[in-house]
Amino acid sequence: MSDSDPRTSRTGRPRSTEADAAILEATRASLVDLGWSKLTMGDVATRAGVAKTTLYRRWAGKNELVVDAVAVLFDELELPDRGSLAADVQGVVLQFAALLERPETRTALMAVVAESTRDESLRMRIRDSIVERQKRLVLEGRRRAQQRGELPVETDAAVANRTADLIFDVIAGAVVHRLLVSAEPVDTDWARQFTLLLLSGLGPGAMERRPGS
Amino acid sequence: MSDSDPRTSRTGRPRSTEADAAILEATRASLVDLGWSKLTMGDVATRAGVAKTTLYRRWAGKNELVVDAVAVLFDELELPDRGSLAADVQGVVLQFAALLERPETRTALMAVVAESTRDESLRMRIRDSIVERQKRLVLEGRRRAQQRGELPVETDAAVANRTADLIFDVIAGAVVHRLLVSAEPVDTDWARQFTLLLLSGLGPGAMERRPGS
Amino acid sequence: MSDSDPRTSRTGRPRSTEADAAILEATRASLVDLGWSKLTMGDVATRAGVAKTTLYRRWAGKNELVVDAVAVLFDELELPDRGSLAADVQGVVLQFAALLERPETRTALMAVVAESTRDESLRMRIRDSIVERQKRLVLEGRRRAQQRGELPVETDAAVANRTADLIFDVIAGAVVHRLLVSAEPVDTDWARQFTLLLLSGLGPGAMERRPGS
Amino acid sequence: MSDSDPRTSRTGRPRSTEADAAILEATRASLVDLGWSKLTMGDVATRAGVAKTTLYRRWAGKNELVVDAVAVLFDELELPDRGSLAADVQGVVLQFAALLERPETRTALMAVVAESTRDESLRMRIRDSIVERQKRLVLEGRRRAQQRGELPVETDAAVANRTADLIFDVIAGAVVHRLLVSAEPVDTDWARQFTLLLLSGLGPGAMERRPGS
DNA sequence: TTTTAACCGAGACGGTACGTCCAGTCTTTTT
DNA sequence: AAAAAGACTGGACGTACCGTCTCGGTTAAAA
Repeated sequence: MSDSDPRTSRTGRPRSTEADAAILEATRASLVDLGWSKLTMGDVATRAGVAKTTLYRRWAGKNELVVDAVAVLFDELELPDRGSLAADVQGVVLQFAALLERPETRTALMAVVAESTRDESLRMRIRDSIVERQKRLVLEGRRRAQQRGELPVETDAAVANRTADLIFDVIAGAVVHRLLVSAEPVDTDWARQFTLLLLSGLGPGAMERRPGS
Repeated sequence: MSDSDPRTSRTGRPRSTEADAAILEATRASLVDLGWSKLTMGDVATRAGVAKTTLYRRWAGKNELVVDAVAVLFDELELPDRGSLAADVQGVVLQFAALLERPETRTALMAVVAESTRDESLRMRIRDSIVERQKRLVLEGRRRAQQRGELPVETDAAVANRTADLIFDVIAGAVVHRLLVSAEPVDTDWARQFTLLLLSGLGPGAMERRPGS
Repeated sequence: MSDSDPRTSRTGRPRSTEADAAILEATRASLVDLGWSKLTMGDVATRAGVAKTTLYRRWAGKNELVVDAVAVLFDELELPDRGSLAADVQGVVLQFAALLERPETRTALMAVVAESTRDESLRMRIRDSIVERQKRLVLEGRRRAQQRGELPVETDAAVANRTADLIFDVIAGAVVHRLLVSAEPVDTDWARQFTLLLLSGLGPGAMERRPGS
Repeated sequence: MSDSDPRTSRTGRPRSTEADAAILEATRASLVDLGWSKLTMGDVATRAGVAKTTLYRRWAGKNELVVDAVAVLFDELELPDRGSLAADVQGVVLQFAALLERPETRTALMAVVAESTRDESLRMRIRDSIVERQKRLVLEGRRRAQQRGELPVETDAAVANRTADLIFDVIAGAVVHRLLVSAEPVDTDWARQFTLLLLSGLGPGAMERRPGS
């Protein structure tokens, strides 16, 4: 995760391996206490028991540090097999919502996204560290649904990828928008309703075609 | 829009009405040039030909100012009648995407949303000034679809409202996530594919059931 | 005292005569509470129950206002006849010291003097309002001493004036310096010692020539 | 001179020793150009080629900074041996007057004295940095006069000290008052007249007893 | 009695400086 | 060579007053 690698350096004091973990942990703690805009590099350094210099030696700035600190949290997301596509979708929606309600992700995700609109490398870092990594959930869900016969097997890989991206944006986007922009809760009811919409669509009779889980 | 209302105060020099407009315009210009994080109150004041004090007399801070400056841009969104629900959805998606690609909204929206996670009053301001105001698009689209017979008339107002909120979160969320988080373009193809998903759902055979517009 | 005279203006609402007194009183009160550097025009206006505009209509600024507010206090100084030149000097020294220990004069006098070093008109105002007015004490004291035969009658008016100025500077300067610069108290002992020095001088045997009061 | 002492701190970047000198020099320059009341910390910082933060790290504020900047100028005062007590006194009076006519001392001294009336620590700083340091002139002058036999040797140290303080207040006070309060020049004539008064006193026949130097 | 003109309060205005905070860098000593 | 400590430049922050400028309204002499 850290930027520069202590690659071939053979001499000198080696980098503290504990420091990295302590810094990321301190960053998350600071996010919880202060939120993105009040978080400072100095505060993180103090919490981590580390000099500010050490932070800058490993991360280019606040944005990069926070992305790394938060990215790992998204790896907690899992997709336990609940037996049907609808149940799986509903489950991941609620999991994702729970993650976004934690204070460290709540404020951090939108903030770094905002910064990334003016910083290409940050945008790539977010894409690599967070977005792409979590597409696994969509792929896994589809694989299971296909095994169950709930979805047809897509043969064209390009189409399959495009569809996976679309579904990811729809699910993640809806949850993020509901929680952070509309500022309304994502509860079981909403998750069920959303799942129904996602699977059956809005079209005529669609909502009735597949009676709620 | 401005914060404190000199409403009943009858005495004293009245606030300059021109200043408000000049400040909001300057804020948008500064957003274009500098982006959210580099925008400063001093710069806005200078651009508006106004003292910094005047800004703080009317807005509590950067966040509130930017929400007001940006909110008006969302009112530009329209829903021209394109003859079918699918065409209307696709049209509004592209319009919304175009709005979010303007530099002043691109960076500002996510940033104030990030700040709002720690500021209840800011969250309300965003909801009132932006979110609620644009739900009109969903309501209008549904009304037309019902007139056309594309959608059944929902008799239960509560259900109807809940569904409208859901659809708004799905549409807006998907576009925002695609553009700002995934950092991929929203072009006609994507809009068509998304509309298809929204109307027909993901279920078995759904994507084939209603061949793309 | 006020700056601009409503000179030949015959019509229009006349200036409130009560306001002047209220403002000067408020100025002294503010000096006591806040001291020179913390005193603000706004605070004085509020205390006086008057608009800031009214202050600026009558005085050019803080300096002029404070000089006028403080000058009147110096008029309280008197020279009761104590029977001898030494007693008279000692009396006026103690009186002057008491005046300079009042918080409103303590801070104000030095401050306006400091400002006057860069402001010719202020310097004149101080000289007219304070310095020249109090020379009466020296003149009166000398007149009495001459009547008592303690001092010879000076026939040359120019020399007499020059000497009076000198004595005034020495007495006032010593008290001011002792109190405000050296920051030591002016008590009866010091006054007696100073009087002895002033009357007998430092020269050989001088201090013994006129044994203490 | 600087406020906080990084005394025992052994680690970290040490304070720039050049900065101190540059700041004090810049302070004097700013005093000359702008005077006390127009002098700003920002301007001093700019002139010194230093960040404002650095000023505040070393001095508590404008007052403390100016006292330190001006104090060193008083060390320039000397007491060349002119052969007699009267000549020595007259010499030091003229030297002191010349110092007080320099623009940087003229405005600064009175201003900090004014501020010191509300600030105990500033009062101490002035006393230590300026007043006590210059009493050396009185002590040296008396020593010489005693060697010459112009003054008796005082055996009681307490009395000697008290007298020295008195003389210092009288000389410094008279010059300050003449120059800054009365706003009259201190020229050779005035100095001679003052010296005569100081040495011979005001008493009957005193002024004639010791005809002017 | 009606002008009429200067007054009054309130408070917004463009400015300037404040003293603080943080970003990111640099310079020491210590490990 | 990396680490901890902490001073450094630079710049924005939000506040406080400055002195000025509208306002709506009042007050007394002049017409």
